[in-house]
Amino acid sequence: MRRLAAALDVQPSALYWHFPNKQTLLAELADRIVAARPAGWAGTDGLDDWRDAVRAEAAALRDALLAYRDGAEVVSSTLALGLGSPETVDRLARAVARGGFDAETSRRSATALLHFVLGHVSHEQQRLQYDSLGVLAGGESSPLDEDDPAAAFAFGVDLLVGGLELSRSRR
Amino acid sequence: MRRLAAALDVQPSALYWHFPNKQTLLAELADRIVAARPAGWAGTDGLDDWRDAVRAEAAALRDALLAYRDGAEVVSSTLALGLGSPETVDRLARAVARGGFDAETSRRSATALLHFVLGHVSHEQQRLQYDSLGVLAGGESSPLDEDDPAAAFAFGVDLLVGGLELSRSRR
DNA sequence: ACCTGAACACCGTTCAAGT
DNA sequence: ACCTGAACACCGTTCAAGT
Repeated sequence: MRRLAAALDVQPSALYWHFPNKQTLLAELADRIVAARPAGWAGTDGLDDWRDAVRAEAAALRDALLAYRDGAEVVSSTLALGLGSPETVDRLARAVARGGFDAETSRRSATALLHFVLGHVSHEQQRLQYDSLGVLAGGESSPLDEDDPAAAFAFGVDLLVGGLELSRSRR
Repeated sequence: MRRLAAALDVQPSALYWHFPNKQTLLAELADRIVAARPAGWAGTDGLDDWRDAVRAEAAALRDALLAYRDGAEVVSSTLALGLGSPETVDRLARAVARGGFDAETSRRSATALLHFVLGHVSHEQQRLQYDSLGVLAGGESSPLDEDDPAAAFAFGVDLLVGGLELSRSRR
């Protein structure tokens, strides 16, 4: 809040006329972060395979989160507080629903997908911030690190999509 | 740090003789949190089905994280910093490997599982803390909320396990 | 070897007062 | 309507000095 105020050339207390507190301000940010999906947006509606639609939605969400420092943390704390719009989970659920799954299954799958996405990108961004701060001096690497984060992300999404596929073939 | 020091009846600065900083102290905590798996420990080795082994490992990890306030956040920040032991991801990978998957697939799957677990439990615990603080006064609920968190967790794990199963049947 | 005391450089938030 | 000034109640961390 103090740094934002300085950037706006006002006193920190000025912010509290516009927002009741920091979390409410962050919720506004979170909505804009997820609303600005950089790629795959227009293409998503044209995909005839529901699996590709889910993959595209997940990838676009990752890109949107990565575009802002601490994007994943801001979005996930906002989600946890019940602030922010339900659009993110709704869009994922709609992509899943194209596979012919019922509303409940779609919503649960979207939730699982979102938890994976937020967990994955959170980790990615924490690492980015830590070594930009030079905290990881010893060159120590997390057991969760991948040389190709995008591929590791896609692997996880594919696993979840595969699970849905299997559950469908069993009906 | 200040509250911990007070609980130990020492000055905050005394802690810095024992630990270089807060994160190192939290890393020690994180190792103990995941080392203390409450249930399913002994039983895990006796399970002949790799899918049950993975499910049991994931459930035990969730229980361990839930047993401490902010457990998921402490563990995930420690993992991101490359501190703490790689035991958590190793044990998940070993459970997956019982399905006959190669080492690389097992490790990647374990990573995806762990990201899901941390994402899910993080959300659970943030909610717990928020409404114990009375922040969620309006009764607002997150679009990620489930009436049965354990079932939602199991659903996500099953999706990931199912994805692995499908990839195996395709070989 | 282990801890205290005092300080440094921060936080988010409140609230009377200004314009 | 919008902002300042000053304060409150916090943080993690450092470091000389004590025992």
